[in-house]
Amino acid sequence: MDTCITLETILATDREINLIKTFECGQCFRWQADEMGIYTGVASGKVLNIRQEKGLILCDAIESDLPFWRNYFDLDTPYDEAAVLFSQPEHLKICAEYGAGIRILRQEPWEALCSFIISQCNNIPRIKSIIRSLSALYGKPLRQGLFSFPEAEVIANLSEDDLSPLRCGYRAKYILDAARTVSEGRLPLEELCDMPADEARKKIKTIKGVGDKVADCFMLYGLHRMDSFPVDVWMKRALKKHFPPDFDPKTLGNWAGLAQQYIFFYERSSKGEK
DNA sequence: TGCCAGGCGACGC
DNA sequence: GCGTCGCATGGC
Repeated sequence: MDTCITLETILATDREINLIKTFECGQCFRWQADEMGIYTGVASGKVLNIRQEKGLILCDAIESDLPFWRNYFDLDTPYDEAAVLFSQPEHLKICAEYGAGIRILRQEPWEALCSFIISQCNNIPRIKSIIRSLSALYGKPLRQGLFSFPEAEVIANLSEDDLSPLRCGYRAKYILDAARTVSEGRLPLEELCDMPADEARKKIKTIKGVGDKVADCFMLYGLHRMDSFPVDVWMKRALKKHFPPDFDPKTLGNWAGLAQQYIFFYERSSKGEK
C-alpha cells in the first residue's frame, strides 16, 4: 500500500492531546497504528493519517478540514478545569494523572451507537474486526483501502442474512433495529442532547439490545454528553476495589464522562498488577 | 481448552 | 424490584 506518508500539517501540540492514550483508551474502534507509530482512521467519511512527533501532532489533513479535526479531537474544551474536581478520591486522582492527555472524541452519533451495540459481551479486537467488516461490506470506499462507516439508512434496508458475514451473532438483530430507529427519525439527536439524562436514556433504550450501559456509551461518545458515566464490568471492578462505597459520579457533573474514561483506561492498563 | 469479553432480554420469584 | 440464564462468536 502507501509506502511513504508525509505528515506536514500541525493539528495541535502534545500538551493539548496525547494521541496514543486517546486512541487506545477504549472509546473508539477504527484507529490503527502502523509500525512507525502513524495512526490511520476514518471519521465522517474522511481518512486521516496522524502521529505524535517532537512535541507536535502532525497529520495529512487538508487546510479546510482542520476545523473538522480539531472539533473531532475536542481540542477546544478546557480539560484542565477538571483537575480540581478530580483531586479526590485518591484513586480518581491517580487515574486522572495516568490518563492525562486523553480527549473524548466527538464521534458520529450513529457510528458510536452501532459500535457500542456491537461491543456488548465482546472483546476489543473482535469489536474492531466486526466494525471493519461492516464498513468494508456496506460503507463507501475511501483512500488507502479504507471504507466509511455505513449509513443507518443503508443498514436499515438489510436483513439478518446480509449481516451474517460479520459473524456478530445475536447482535445482528440489534444492529438492524438501531438502524431502522435512526433512519426513520425516531431518535431525535438534538433533543437527546438537551433533555435530562434519565429521560434521554429511557428514549435510547427503546432500541432492542440497548440497555443502560450502551445508552450511556452512546450519550458520552456519540452525543458528547460529558455527564454520562457508563459502567461496565471493568468499571464495576474498579469502583468496588478502589472507591469509597458512597462515591457518586453525579457529583462530577459534566466531567463525569472524562472521569469514567480515566478510570476505565487505568483499570484496563494495570490489570493483573494488583 | 476453557474462560471471558466495555450486556441485554426474558423469565421466575 | 432483583437474581439467573441463554444468547453467538472468537481472542487469549
